[in-house]
Amino acid sequence: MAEMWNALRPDEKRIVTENFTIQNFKKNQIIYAEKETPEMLWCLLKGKVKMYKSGIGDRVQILRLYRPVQYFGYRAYFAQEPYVSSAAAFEASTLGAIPMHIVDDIIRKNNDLAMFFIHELSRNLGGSDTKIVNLTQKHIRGRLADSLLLLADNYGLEEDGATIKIYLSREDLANLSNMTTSNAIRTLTAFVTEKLILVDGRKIKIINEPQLRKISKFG
Amino acid sequence: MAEMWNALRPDEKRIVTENFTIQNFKKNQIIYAEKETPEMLWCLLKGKVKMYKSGIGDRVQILRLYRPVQYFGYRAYFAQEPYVSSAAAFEASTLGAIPMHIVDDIIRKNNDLAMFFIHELSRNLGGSDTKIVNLTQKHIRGRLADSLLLLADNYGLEEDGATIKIYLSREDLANLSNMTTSNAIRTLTAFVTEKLILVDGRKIKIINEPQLRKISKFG
DNA sequence: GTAAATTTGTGTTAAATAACATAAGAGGCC
DNA sequence: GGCCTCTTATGTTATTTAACACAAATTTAC
Repeated sequence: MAEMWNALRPDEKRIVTENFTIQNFKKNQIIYAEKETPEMLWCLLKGKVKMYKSGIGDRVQILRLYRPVQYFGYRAYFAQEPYVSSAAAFEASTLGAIPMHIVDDIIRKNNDLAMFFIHELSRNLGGSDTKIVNLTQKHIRGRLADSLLLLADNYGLEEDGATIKIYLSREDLANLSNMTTSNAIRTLTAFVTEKLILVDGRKIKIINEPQLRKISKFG
Repeated sequence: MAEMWNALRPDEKRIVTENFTIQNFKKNQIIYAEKETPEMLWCLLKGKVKMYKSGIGDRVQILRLYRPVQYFGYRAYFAQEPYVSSAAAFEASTLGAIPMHIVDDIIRKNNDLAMFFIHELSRNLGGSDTKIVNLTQKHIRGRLADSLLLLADNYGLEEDGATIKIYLSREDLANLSNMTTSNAIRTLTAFVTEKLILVDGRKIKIINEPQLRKISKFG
């Protein structure tokens, strides 16, 4: 993702630096919300961020996870439509913001930057299409296994090489996996009983990854 | 979508024309398949095309629909990965194909073309994110109503201003709506009983669109 | 044009998941 | 430190949807 910065020419780097503002967000603070007009390109410098969408009733689906240094918030601007999802900090986070019109100006003159966004959008779209099938066709166990592996992939593991480096409520885990909180809790307990994971409060340790992958794969 | 052609300069139009090949596809013929390497930009000139993904067991999810003149098949190339979905003709169709490396060459010199793809990808990604929530959170009736409205939107209506301009099997309708064929048939029957639609074989006539929208909206 | 194959339609049963209820535990706040 | 709120845990029931079975209708292939 730092490829974005590398795509810039010296004068463009100057413009970006001059228009870059840093903002701190508290745990659970909203960065932007559905239906708002997209104006900023956000750059996560420190912390963890979720992009999510509210659906029917009080249900929420977490769509994407961000870690430092990743960029987000640009899709709706490019689509010329209001945000269809919201973004919030999982934990206390530091973000940089650049006005999208500045980014737009640079893109129109710098093809490497355009290619950067084409590449990012293409990868995200492939991921979103795959997510559709995973969330609609897999059973609860498969979906939860998916989420645990995704979290490990995205945020990495502690020094023990097993504990997932994120502190997540059961509700967030449920919203990531398209299930109720009760079912996330129950299924997590089942995984503990089957010795696939160890749970200590919100800390989750993967102790049988191959089996977790098998559950993820076959539903 | 013709904006793509308009984004090209005269010399680029010549290059595209010289590298453009026309191909005919029969009903249900596969244009490209999951896991293949993306090499062509496809342009649907005549007919109807579905993009779909195979999931668990024999289940299939239709992800996007194409009509003339729309372009597809480029996402995986830009993401530098094999196709994660397949494309096939709903009915006898005519397509144009341009090697992606030609498109790539032009993009790197023509920012308007780059912006065209950024815009298309951004719109598709927003649609895909919305689809995730619709398919996972709505009930069967809401999902089927969604699909009927989507089909009408995408392919238009016959001269009567009500009959959807596509001839689709119940199985395709089910695969679009994330449900079994039995449930698509049953729910369609329910909609007929409720006088929301009229069905004559594979022809579907929408006779109470407001109510269909209401069902789509609330689940 | 006709037989075979596929699709449609419907009933019945089984499985998966949500909804609800409630208690225990943990964490934040003054 | 203790009270209050939110989160976690677990049991029970209700709802939704899939799975299966089979007959009738339609389409396809030769």
